[in-house]
Amino acid sequence: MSISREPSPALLSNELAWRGLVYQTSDDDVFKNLDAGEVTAYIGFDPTASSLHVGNLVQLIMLRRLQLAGNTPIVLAGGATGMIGDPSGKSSERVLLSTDQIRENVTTIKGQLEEFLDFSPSSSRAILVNNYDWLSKTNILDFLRDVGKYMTVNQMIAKDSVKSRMDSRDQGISYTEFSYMLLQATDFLHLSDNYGCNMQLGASDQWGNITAGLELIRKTRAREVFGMTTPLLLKEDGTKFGKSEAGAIYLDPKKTSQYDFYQFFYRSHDSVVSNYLKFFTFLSQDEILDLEISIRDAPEKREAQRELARLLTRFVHGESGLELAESAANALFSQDITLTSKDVIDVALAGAPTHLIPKSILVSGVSLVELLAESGLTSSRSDARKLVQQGGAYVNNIRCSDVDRVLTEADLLSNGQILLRKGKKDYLVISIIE
RNA sequence: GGGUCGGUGCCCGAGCGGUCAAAGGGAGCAGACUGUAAAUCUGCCGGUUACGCCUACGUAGGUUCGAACCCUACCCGGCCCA
Repeated sequence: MSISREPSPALLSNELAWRGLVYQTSDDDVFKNLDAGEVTAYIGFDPTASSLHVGNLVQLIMLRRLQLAGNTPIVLAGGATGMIGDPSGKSSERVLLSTDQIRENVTTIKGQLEEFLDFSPSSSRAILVNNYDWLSKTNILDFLRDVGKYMTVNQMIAKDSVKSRMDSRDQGISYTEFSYMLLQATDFLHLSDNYGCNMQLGASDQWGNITAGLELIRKTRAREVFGMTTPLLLKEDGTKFGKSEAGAIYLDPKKTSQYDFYQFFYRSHDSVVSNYLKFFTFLSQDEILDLEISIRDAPEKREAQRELARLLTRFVHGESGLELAESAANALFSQDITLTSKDVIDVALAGAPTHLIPKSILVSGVSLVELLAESGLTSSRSDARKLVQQGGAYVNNIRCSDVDRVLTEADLLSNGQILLRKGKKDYLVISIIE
């Protein structure tokens, strides 16, 4: 995976600093080791969904940064920890995923993890592991003697993840989730023993779990290891990053189309774009500075947002994915689609969200309300009806506020599709199948 | 196991026999403004064959002309006790 530009040879520690990627570290030696390329760092990803999402991207790219500076990255798929549930950052107990589900998720997630790091032979070749491989073999008596004995409940309940749940008026925490940090500590120990792993990274909500591992290794091995966290990425409104109104933004194009992925970043608020550029891209400090100036002086051009969306879409979906996303966006947001020639529309809309309907339905005529609801653009007919009444429905970019409007073949664009739109920016292409 | 408090719409949270599809807030959706922004203002915000009907206040029953509100059992959660 090539990313826009390779980083300058400047010190990694400096770079992490100006990007604002360092939230806390266990020791200042962390930086010395990173700069020397002597670190083998790991980050864990639990298979809570069938795809990684943009929130995981910061961490993956973080590992990539370390790797480019000569350090060795380890990505860990949490086949075992995913069965337990990390209470960190969660205000309530979670429903356990089925083991089948987890197994499936691990498979796809492992595939994704492999895409973003360099696994080709070299001194800093990336390593991919699954903690199910060792945690599933640990028996409970050994675990309690070898791990449990070194952790006091006193310090465990002092961790934020546990404390917040104990202080909660109506939420407790199960013993299962309470134990999570011990499993993560065991992972760290295992990786330290078997792969020479000497650092664990994560978002700041992982600090408690990371320090549990540091503690365990310090007590059981005469070895120094480190921990470091990145700031938890927040959205403009202070809520957790990575969820759009519709749900999480996944890396799997089957779950989140290239178009939606691109749009997610393109719509970033002015106040956070700069941070996103620092966190997600490999642009230099100067390049980002230029974009910051652009945001300030010509925000309506959205140059920073465009650059962010382009770089990330290309990073995750490749050049072809970017083309799909961008040509669709250009076509949809540049009016006059009715005048555009057939061939141009065809290409442009290839990456736009699409809904298929049989031709017969159009011959007899479909009510707009019905089509809006069935295509999923609105959640129900009532919703569609309200949308039309409020003037938020558009057919081929022309507002339609007639609740009784019926669509027929006469509404087809020159390329044989119909363009529906909800509000200002929610497009859907209706395609006909014979 | 005992005691106690509680389970309300996407979330928080009022309601405690009729006037409750259920206050208020948040989220969300749409309109105006705009930059595919923010803020602000306005409307909407269970479904539907649409001024009617259906489904909803943990689950199942019961009392009542009538229940989210009363009773019974059960399920789930918090706290305390064992």
